[in-house]
Amino acid sequence: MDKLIVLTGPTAVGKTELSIKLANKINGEIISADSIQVYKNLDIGSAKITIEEMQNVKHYLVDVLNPTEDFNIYIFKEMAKKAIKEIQAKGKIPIIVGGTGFYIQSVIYDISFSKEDNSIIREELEQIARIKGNEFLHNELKKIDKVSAEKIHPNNVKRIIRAIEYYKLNNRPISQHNEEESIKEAVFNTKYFVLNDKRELLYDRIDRRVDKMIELGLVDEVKSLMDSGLDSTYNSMQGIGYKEIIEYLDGKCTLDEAINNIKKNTRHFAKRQLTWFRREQNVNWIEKYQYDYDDERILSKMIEVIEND
RNA sequence: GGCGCCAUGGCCAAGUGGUAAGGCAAAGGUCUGCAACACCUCUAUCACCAGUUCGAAUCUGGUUGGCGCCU
Repeated sequence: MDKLIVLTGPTAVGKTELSIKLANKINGEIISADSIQVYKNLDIGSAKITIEEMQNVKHYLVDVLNPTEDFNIYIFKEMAKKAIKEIQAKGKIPIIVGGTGFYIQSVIYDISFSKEDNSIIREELEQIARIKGNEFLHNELKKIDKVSAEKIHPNNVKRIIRAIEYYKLNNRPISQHNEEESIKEAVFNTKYFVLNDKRELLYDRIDRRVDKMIELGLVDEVKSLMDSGLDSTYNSMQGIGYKEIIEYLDGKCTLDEAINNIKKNTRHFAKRQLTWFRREQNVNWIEKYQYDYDDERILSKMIEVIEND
């Protein structure tokens, strides 16, 4: 089986820097698994890698979409698959780097998503939820897909809508689809690394990184995105750092409040990411403190794991 | 020195005699097309001591700490 390397971890842990060193060592190229860095002009708030930092290591899925475009797991998976083939054709090793566990999962287990247009159905269902309430929608789901209804909490409107729209589009319950997909075997020889650090240190890094973003001009970045016609309804503008600054620019809070919200939301995000990685199978956890924060030692460990079969 | 006010979980904060609301933070979790999303779970005996009472965070006295005003 073809080798596929995954380097992930909570936001701000230091994936980017390490990924370049790894790519250089093993002759790899990088596929970003990041739902915000795909967008052009979202640079500061997404902590996007710069051209200089790339050190000539080729990156895929960075700066490829306009901020007006949608992005989701289906699009991600299509693009990532294509990138993997390209990299392999060159005889190089694909390295997926990014913090979106869901996206990574779709590639390593080859979960299939079909092309579909759900926008109209989705809007209708959102209407219904707003007018008739969560409980009503949940009951609707119960009628068509009892398994999903039991699994999804009545307040989780987004997931309920997806389950119903899947049923309407495909004429069968999404729970059935999920079950089929969940038993799929891995298609790559995947080496999955989760880079991590002590929680307080991570939170400190997050706070400092947010302050840095402000210094670098995050407010101006958001301002110019808004000037070009973007607002909070766009996919791209819902990322942490963007949505909070938009609130500030709309006069809904002070800049200090916005900054604190960014920090808080980023900490919450990091925590959720870790929850995800904990339940992922066959993961190599790399706790930075166990390597004295020495990248060379971390890299030799990773290479040892990668070369072992 | 005198007078007055206050003291509830990490923070904010209800409750003023019947056995501790809520929010935030922290922590844990769910996730198969918006995933940097959405959602779920969860944390106290009420500053301390003594008393009144069947029963006190709630009343009384004292102690400690804080705030304000006065001389």
